Amino acid sequence: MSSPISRHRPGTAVLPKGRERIEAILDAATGTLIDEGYARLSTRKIAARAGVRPGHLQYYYPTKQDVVRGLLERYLERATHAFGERMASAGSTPEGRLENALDGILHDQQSTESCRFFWELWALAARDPAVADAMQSFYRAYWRNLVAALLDAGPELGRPRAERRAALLIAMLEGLTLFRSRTATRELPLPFLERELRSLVRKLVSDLS
Amino acid sequence: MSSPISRHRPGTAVLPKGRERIEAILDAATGTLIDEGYARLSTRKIAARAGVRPGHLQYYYPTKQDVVRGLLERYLERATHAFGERMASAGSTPEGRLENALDGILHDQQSTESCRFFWELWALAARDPAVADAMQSFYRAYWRNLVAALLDAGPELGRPRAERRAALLIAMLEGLTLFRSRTATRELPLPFLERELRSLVRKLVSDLS
DNA sequence: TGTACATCAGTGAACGCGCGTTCACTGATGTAC
DNA sequence: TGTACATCAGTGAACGCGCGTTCACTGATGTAC
Repeated sequence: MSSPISRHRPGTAVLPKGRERIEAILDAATGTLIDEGYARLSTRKIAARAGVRPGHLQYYYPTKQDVVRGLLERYLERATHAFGERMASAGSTPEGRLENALDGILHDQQSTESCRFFWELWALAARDPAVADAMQSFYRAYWRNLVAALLDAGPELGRPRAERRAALLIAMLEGLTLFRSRTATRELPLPFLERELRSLVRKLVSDLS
Repeated sequence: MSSPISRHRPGTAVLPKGRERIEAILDAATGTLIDEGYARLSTRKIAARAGVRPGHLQYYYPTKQDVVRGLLERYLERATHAFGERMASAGSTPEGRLENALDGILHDQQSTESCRFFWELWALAARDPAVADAMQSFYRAYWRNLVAALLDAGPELGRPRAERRAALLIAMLEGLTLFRSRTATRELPLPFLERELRSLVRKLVSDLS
C-alpha cells in the first residue's frame, strides 16, 4: 500500500479523507506524468489536477521525489498484481496460460499511455536509485512469472535455459513498445509482428537446441 | 551535416570558428543529456559546458528545442553511418557479417551512456514530433540493414518473414538495454543471455516454420 | 450528551532560484576595391 | 598594400516566469471523560 510521509510525524494516522486525497494526488501525478512527461511534471500541476493547494501537497508528500516514488510504487504493485491474476486464472493447458499472459501484455501495450509511462520510467530509473530499485523488483517478479510459465509449458527446457529465454522474451516485449506509436518504423503492421512473435514463443518453449 | 539556424538569417554563412562552436555546443548538450537527463537539461548548463555565454547560445540555436534536435540529428547520423560501415566491412560469409553486426550492437550497449541516451530519446520522442521523426528514420535504416543481412544469410526466408524477424530482433536488442545497469533483473549474467541471443538469431535465420 | 483537547486536513502568502530568451551593444574576421 | 565596410562572433545585463518548498496560521474531525 502507498505509504506517504506526513508533514508532522512519519507514523501519523491517515483518516478516510486523507486516503482519498492521497489517491487523488497519485492519480493526478500519474496522469500528468503520462500526459506531459517527467520533464514537464511539477508539484504545482499535480496539486492543481488533484484539486489541492500547492502548499497542501507537502502535507502528504514533502518533496516531488516522494510523489513520484509514491505513484511508481502504486502503479507497479497494481501491474504485478494484475499480471499474477492473469497467469493464475484461465487454467486450461499450460500453453494456453502462457498465451493468455502474452495476450494480456500485448493488450496493455496497445494503450499509448502505458507505453509512455514505461518510457518515462526507464529514463527516470537511470537517475533515481529508488526508481531503479522499484523497477528492478517489478521486472524480477515479471521474469519469475514468465520463467514459471515457460517451465510449465515446456518442462524439458530446464530452469537455466528457461530463465534466459524468459529474459529475452521480456526484452523483446518491452522493445516492441517502440513499434507502437511513431518511435520505430511503422512500415510493417503490428498484427503480423504479433503473429510472428507468437510463433517465436512457441519455438522458445519447445526448441531444445 | 548539422545545420544551425542563425540569429540573423537562416541561410547565413558559418566560418570555421563557428563550426567549432557548433560542435562544442552539441558535444556539451549531448554530454549533459547523458549525465543529467532531459529533465535537468538547460540551455545555461549547455552554454557553460561549451564555454559559451548563455546569450551566445541563441546565436547558433535560437531555442532549446533546436539544440536538442541538432544533437539528435548528429548522433543518429553518426550511429547510422557506423552501423553501415560495420555491415559493409569484415566480409567473410553472410552469417559472419550478421554476427559482426550483432557484436557491434551488443558492444555499443555496454556503454551506460549510450543506453541512457536512448532511454531519454524514447521518452522524448513521445513528446516532440521532430524527435519522433528522427527516431523513426533512424530505426527504419537500422531495420532495412538488418533485413538485408537476414536475407543475405538466409535467402530462403523470403522478404516478408525477414522483415518481421528483423523487427522482432531490433525490439529484443533495444529491450536488452534494460538488462544493462539496474533497471531490469540482474540475477542472470549477461554473457549467458548473449549466448542465448546468438543461438536465437541463428534460429531466426534458418527456421522456416 | 456535552465539553475540552489532540490530531488531522487545508490555506495563503512568501522565499529564493534557475530557467529560456531578448536586446542593444562591442569586437573580430573576412572581402572588395 | 591599405582602407572601408559588411558580415560573423561574442558580451552582459535584464525580463518575466514557473518552480519546489517553508511557514504561521485556520478549520475540521476524531477522542476521552
